[in-house]
Amino acid sequence: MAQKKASLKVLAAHLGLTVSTVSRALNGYSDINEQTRARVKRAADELGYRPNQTARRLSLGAPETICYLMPHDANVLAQPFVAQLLQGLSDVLTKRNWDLLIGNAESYKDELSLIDRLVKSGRVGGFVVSRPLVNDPRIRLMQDLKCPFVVHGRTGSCADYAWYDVDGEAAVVTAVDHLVELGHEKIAFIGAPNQYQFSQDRLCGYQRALVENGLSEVPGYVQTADFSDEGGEVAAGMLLDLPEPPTAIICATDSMAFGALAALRSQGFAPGEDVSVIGYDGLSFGAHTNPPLTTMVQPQAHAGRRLGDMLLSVIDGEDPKKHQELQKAYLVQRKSDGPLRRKEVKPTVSVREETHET
Amino acid sequence: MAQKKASLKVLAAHLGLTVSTVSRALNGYSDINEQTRARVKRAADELGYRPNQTARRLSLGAPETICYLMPHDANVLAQPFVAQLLQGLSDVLTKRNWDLLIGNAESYKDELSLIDRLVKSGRVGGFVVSRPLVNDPRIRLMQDLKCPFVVHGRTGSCADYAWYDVDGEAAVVTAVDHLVELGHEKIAFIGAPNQYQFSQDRLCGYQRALVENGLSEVPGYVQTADFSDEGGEVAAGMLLDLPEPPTAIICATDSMAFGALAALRSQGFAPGEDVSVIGYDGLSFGAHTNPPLTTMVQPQAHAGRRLGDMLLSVIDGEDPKKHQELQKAYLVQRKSDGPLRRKEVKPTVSVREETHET
DNA sequence: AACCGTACCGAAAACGGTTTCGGATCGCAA
DNA sequence: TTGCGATCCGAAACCGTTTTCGGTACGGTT
Repeated sequence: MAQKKASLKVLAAHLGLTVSTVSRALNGYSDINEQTRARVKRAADELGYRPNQTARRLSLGAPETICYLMPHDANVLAQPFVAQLLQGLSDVLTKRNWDLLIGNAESYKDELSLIDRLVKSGRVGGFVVSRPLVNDPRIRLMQDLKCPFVVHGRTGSCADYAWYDVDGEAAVVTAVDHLVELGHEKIAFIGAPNQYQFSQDRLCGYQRALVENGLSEVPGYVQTADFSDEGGEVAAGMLLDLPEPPTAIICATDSMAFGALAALRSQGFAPGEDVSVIGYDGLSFGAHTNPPLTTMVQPQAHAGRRLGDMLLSVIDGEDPKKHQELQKAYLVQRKSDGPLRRKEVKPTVSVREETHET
Repeated sequence: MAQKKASLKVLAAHLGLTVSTVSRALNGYSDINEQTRARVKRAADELGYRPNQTARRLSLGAPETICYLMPHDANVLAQPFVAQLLQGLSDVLTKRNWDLLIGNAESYKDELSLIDRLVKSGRVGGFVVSRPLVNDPRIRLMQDLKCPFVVHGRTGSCADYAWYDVDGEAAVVTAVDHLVELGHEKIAFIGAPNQYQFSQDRLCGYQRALVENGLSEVPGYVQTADFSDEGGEVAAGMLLDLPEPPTAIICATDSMAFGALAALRSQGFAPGEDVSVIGYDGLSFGAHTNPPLTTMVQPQAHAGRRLGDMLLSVIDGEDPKKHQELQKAYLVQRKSDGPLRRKEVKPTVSVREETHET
């Protein structure tokens, strides 16, 4: 049964027609008799014909492929969203018979040359880039290359490209307001590295919310760490060592919040009772921490699909500015937040030691 | 300076040479004068020439692309390993200038037709498939299509293809042995759906270890659930409702173990003290559960790289049977296991309620 | 002067499609 | 009978590479 690979040529020969006729028949041209079109389609089915995409794309001059640039800095805990995003992207792309490519580099420098190669070699017709820097060289490059792209997140000047983002500033404001309602005034913030735009956004939210609530910024209450659990742990440790430690901590990412919880427990504080912790990301895993993590969740279930749709639209020639979407995050209250404890008892250090993997 | 797209043709014209000469010069043919070769290379650099991969692949007759088939059944908690795998794969592929494609389908049926399309349309030269079923139709299909592939995991009859797997049976034996050393005899097992080969393997390990330790299988001690935290939670609930509940539980995946911990706590048991729980996967997240999860970790840091290397070898014509690799998992002890408590006190139900996201 | 081998490069086919253009065939009206 | 417009299909160019096969020019031998 293993017939030779079915090409237009063998199909044509098999039918006593020309390659061009067969091609037009399959592609729905109107100058083909419906009868012969049916005949062609039947034969194509029987021979299991699939047009060679490589040849097709060469002829069309379009790669029909988009590339997702994998974040190369993120720690493993933050990766679940990557798989979700890819699924969403894949969904909308396969409907159009487009391909989804994975772009992966070890550094921003490598990534730039990767983008350059992919575009100039005609392999890729568009990019999705996640978690941009404040001043992201990748975006400039893609603009220079005149290659369509869509950003998952935003940069400072995001006026003239397509993006999909969650309003991090508003989200953190929500978090601060929530803590203030619970009676907290000594609220600290553990931010992510400030090269990332999202770090800035979330930090801005913190600062604005303080002002709006009539609170003043306490020196040392803003820590910066890389977004891993370890980073969150050391940053929280710094906060607790302050002469006047905070009663509530907002973390720029859930993974950092995981570390903050660990730091609190290891110093004998009961997170959610002695000190409130609020994360940001809405990792479903947060339901299992000790205590379960209250967090700002981003509705990124269909982020991938939206990003895919937007990118395809831009590639189709639509104005990128028309495709900018800002989502709201919302608070999911679990157990790591609670009302301020008025009487401040310095807790005794627990004997129980927290373990930590290396 | 956005020059027209640099093709061999414009390069040739620019240099006063022929397309074929330029091509051979760049590809290191020996019948090209070293002087002109240098001249050509310099011009190529200056014009930013990148060979059109589509055209190249058409001419070569090789797609130079492999496809990773995304698991479509998995729950989100189990996805971190996907991103890792993709990075590893991407690493080895980009070194060869091959592309990594994402294949995603919503059902096994769709997946089969996806594979068929990808192969027959010449888009893909090989596949990586994760977490195979006991009798996996995808594997049969790829064999029929004579398309190279490598399996991340194994099936029952895995003799004649390439695979990379962790010895799940041995791993669970290790876990059981460990529990027995701690004094446990009433050891239960929460398995994953038995359509998956890895479920069978791990279950076999459980059964074998019981025999080896002179323990007999207690009715009801083997539960099956889908591999999500919810699944683990209900399964653990069943175990605790047994007339004689187990003192230790082994879960086929970490995410199920997360649920098991929740079930224990919600019924007032102290996991790790009253009842031991051991997971399987080594999710780094397990360090943050309540209590931190003891688990069998798979060394899958470089699984992606190995799979990529193996697949490329097979595509190069090597015997798939030569590429079968079995890794050992090892126990990482955190806090969810502990010695058997001799006196069995039925604990009082805690007032504290565990929340759970929907 | 004729011959030959080597070094270097050009011509052209091929990969498998898409698309433009022209040509044959037919029915029908003038 | 001629002319004309539809209708349907074939011929051929093209997309940008790779690769085989010749061909020219040149040097050195006889």
